Amino acid sequence: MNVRPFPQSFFDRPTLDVARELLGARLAIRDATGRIRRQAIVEVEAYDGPDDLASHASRGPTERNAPMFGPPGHWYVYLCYGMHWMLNVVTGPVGYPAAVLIRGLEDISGPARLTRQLGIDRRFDSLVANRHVGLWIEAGPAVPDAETQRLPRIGVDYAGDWAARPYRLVVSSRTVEKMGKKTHKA
DNA sequence: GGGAGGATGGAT
DNA sequence: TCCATCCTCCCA
Repeated sequence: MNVRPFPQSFFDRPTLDVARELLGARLAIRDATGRIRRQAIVEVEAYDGPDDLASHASRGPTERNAPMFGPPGHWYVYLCYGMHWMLNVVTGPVGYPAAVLIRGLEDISGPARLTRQLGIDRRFDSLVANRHVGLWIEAGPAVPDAETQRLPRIGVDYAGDWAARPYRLVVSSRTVEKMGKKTHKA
């Protein structure tokens, strides 16, 4: 296969730009037997900078959110509600806290379900997204704007004006269905 | 050392 | 609508 993982430079750009291009890209994970599983990303959320009140980074750096302040193209994985692992990829330059939360794959809806199904947890936190660590992102067929929607983020009602910003990007359900068909036929 | 709240999901 | 379940952060 001629598809290579996105390089770190791909993630060293404005968070919303990266988020948009992650729609249709492939999340790839290699299990213990060496088998690689690839699935299209269909839902993401952008968390952008120190002023974003919905972001963990809005109250400054802590031990937990340190990866958000680090280099782009690294994973930020944290536990939510004491039981759910959330998978984010860091964007933008060192010192600028931003990341994209991966919320859904073509046949797994929900950020907690996808990490559970793929066995993603704290082990990946702060690691770079590449083949060496066994979890990375590859390019996929581009998704046209007409097949996407921009919506408010989930569960951030406390974030004031930031709660309403359309930082949640999704592939329309019709297009996701088509992706599923392709996968099952293949 | 304690307590409040949280980037959820599944059952009721 | 409720609740499982626990980490993180802030305050004392």
